[in-house]
Amino acid sequence: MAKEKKQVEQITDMEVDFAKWYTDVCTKAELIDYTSTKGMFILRPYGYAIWENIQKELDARFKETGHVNVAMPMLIPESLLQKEKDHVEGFAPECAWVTHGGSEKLEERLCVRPTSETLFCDHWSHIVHSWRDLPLLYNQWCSVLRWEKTSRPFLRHREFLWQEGHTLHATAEEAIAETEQQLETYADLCENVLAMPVVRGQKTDKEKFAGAERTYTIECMMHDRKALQGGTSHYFGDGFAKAFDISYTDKENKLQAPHETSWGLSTRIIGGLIMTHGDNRGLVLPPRIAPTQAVVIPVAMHKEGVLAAAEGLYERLKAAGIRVKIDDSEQSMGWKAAEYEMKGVPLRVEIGPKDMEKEQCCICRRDSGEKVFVPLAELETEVVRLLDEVHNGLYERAAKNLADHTYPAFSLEEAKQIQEEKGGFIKTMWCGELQCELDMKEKAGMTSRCIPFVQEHLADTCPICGKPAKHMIYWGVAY
RNA sequence: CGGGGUGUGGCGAAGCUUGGUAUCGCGCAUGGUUCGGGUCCAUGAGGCCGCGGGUUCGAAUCCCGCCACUCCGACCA
Repeated sequence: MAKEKKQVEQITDMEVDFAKWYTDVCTKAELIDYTSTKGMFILRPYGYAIWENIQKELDARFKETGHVNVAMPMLIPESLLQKEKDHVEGFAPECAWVTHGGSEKLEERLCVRPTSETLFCDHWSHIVHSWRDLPLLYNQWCSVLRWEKTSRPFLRHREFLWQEGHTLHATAEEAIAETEQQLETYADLCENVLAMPVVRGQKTDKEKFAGAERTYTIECMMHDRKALQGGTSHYFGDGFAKAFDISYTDKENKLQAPHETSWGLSTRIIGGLIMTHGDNRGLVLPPRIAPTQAVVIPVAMHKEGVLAAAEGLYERLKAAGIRVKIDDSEQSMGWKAAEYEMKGVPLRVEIGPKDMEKEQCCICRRDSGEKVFVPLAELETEVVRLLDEVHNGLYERAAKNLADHTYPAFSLEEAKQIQEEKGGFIKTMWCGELQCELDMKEKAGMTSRCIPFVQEHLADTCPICGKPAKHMIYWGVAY
């Protein structure tokens, strides 16, 4: 099967080398390119189009819930960054600094934003006076810079695109509700748009965001059973407000400190998408985010009428609101088939002379490889139906991977053994002590992923120290 | 940041041990051919051999330094 071999030799099999497979997909599906600066990546048009679709979905959801977009500066004066102690300690090691303007040294150096809490707080300290000013529900789409030591396409860039929401509320209850609502928005995006099942939960104190009182997370499981944090949402209490002198006068004319949240989701989720759905033929894109949902390919294009028939299908699908492309290039049928498989296009719509006689076309699904013949009269309805089926199929497959590789464990040794032999999420009870997290990291190589919202009672005691258990917790090896 | 690997036209590689300015496949361009799963043939274009320094009459090749990518750790939402 020389031809069969040739189709897959461009991409390393994931069973052979998952990391190589991943970078092969990123570069060969034309999502990303490397640059001459370490850790800085180019999102090529096809990769950026995925981000644009994620933006579109998320932005609509944010606006539905009353959020507005703003644009903050890229540079943060050092003095501003240092106002909140925990925050600066968390981020200082990975800040990049602007020290010169032109040839002149700056009076105070400026940090290229690693995140913008301090900028929002400084701004709010100027504009917030009354309870009538609250809540403030802000979001910005931007890039941030963190001087990471190691980098990988999508998963860890030094500069990456994201959105960061920042909100300010009169009460703790309201702020916490906001934090939970936004986490649910991320979960909705993952499950209903990206076809990625998630585990919703809370981070331990060790793993929470620098300066946060609470951090919520959605945790995803990749095809290699490693964990990826898909999005996070933080409740800050009034710590930042106090550090930055944000206060408002309440209805009783008393001065109060407002409560703050922030939440973010980045292009990292695209890495998650790739590692959740991809296969040995390349990228597999969930239909609701795919830049191209269907590609029309004329077969035996030189034959009379074929091209016109294909163009007809293209126009009909376009009119039906499908993101559709037609490939009338001179490449052979086999080349085109392999190409669009590698690029993860959910449906391939083929039409040739034999189909034309029978008034049908052939539709091939990327997720399963299954081919169906569809009467031309039913084109639009079938494409819409198949796109939904592909979404559901991808979700179910990923959900099965998550369910099949989440294991309870009742001792550190057992947890370690399961992780080494099978990978995935290990769930255990936990006493709540940092020391047990450190032990798990040292002895089993795992970090806590989250304390899931949906709890189970597996035992009465922490399997690491034997003290009474407070929660069930998920462990894993994370990206 | 520590340890390993890699760096040669766009991509993948050979050449390096035993120095003499470069080879192959894919891709690309043109023409023809083929077209229901990566057609075939011909002709052609394209390379400061990662960067900098050293040794030498002469360096892709030997020596030193640096950079990038990559894997494993540490670190990191």
